[in-house]
Amino acid sequence: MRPSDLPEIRHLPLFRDMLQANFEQLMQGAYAQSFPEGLMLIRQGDPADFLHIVVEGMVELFAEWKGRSASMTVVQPVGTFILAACIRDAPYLMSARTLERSRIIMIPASDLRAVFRRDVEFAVSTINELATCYRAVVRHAKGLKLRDSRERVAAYLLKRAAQAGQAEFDLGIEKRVIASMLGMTPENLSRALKSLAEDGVRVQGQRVTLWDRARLLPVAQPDPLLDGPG
Amino acid sequence: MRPSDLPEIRHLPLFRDMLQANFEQLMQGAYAQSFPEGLMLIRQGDPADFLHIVVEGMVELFAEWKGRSASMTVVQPVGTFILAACIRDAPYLMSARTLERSRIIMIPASDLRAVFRRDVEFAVSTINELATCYRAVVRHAKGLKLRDSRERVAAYLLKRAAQAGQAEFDLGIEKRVIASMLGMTPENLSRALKSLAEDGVRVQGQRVTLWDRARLLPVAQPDPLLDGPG
DNA sequence: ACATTTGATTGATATTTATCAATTCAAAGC
DNA sequence: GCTTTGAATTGATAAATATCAATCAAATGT
Repeated sequence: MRPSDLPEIRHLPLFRDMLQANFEQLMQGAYAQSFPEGLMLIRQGDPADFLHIVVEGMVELFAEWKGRSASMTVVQPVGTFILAACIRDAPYLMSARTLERSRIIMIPASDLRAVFRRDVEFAVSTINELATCYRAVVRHAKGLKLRDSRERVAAYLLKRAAQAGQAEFDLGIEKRVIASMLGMTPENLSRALKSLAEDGVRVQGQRVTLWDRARLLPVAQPDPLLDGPG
Repeated sequence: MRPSDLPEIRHLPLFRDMLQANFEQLMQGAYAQSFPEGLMLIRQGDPADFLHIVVEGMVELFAEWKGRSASMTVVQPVGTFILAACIRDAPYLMSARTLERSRIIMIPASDLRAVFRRDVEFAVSTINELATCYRAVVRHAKGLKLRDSRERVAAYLLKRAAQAGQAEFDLGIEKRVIASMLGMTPENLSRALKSLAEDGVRVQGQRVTLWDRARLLPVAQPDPLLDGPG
């Protein structure tokens, strides 16, 4: 593991408040590895042995059933994934693969479980992290049930623009992955984006410009209870 | 609060392992109340002040947006709801209403947050509870994305039969609520049930009989990663 | 027991979304 | 620079799902 990784990880909400000694112990048992693009990190159904942290690159979490596949989310640096499975000592519910060359830190699940029994602050951080993740999935499920695909696309674009802090931004993710995350086919996303042209959306390849936010807002009707805070 | 409530609550995974003194303190600050059918207990967006426990009756959690409404889940005795919002001290993501006359215990969120800082066992239980809830929603979202409505209905029926321990059981919930939970219209559910007749499903009002499980299985292809353990 | 209300079902239709096939486009490798 | 590959788009069609309206059934209250 690189020395520069430690402060970044330490700065995460999950590890921010724990005792230094315990943090060091967790990091002692952890190891880092680089993976090429398109590599399967985790296969759903496998036993959850490690908490994963993306320090570089990008990881797609997706689910499979009966030959079908659906993206659930994309994890970007610096972010953790599959905490819940580690805690429950249960099989992973989602598979994970790198979307680009990525560096991943892996912390043995048993270490985690041991440490939050000793360190209240870490326990509280874990509670907060899980509650946050839970709420994120609930919002996602709400979006799937309450909005149609065009509305989901509009909301997604507004969210990304807000994150970028600009009306113009790069998607940074393949459209077919975005489509799957939003619960639709690539063809449907393509058409949805085209039809949103009349609502102030301009798309050229990966580049998106929301040149008339006022027009797009009523389509998406963004709501913190669906799209998250901020 | 009735004296008979305490042992039931104490027996929940969330409260099972904590110190007796802390449990008593939580219960001291809690209060119980009975509500008639159809009453709004919680409105989404309101600040989360209380963890709710259903000791009698049935509560529907649902979400609203732009005049549309979608059921997320139904909570039955003895079960808790909206733990995550309490922990995050954030607005409720879901509304809640009674489906029948219900007795609810309410524990101030601030008490919860205070206690798990003092009681490691309660902290660990909270972590486990949240991880379990998180995984349940992930499975739900997976079902919405990977299965079509007919498959979701089939899987739901098989799950209910497994819970009942019998091939014949009562739904116990209005079909329109079930439909909304499964992400479909009542009409669509009605037709799906009808079409499942040829796959070993017999429905008469609230009564369901799966008289040919072997025929239904390939439709639903139940999977613990989608339908939960057990 | 009857009337009233509400939910469930059914049929007809519209809309949304997926699928399949063909083409265009863009990036990566040689 | 050219070729190759995979992604994105587009068009045509099919399938799934929603909507609307009418009827039927069941539960509730009087």
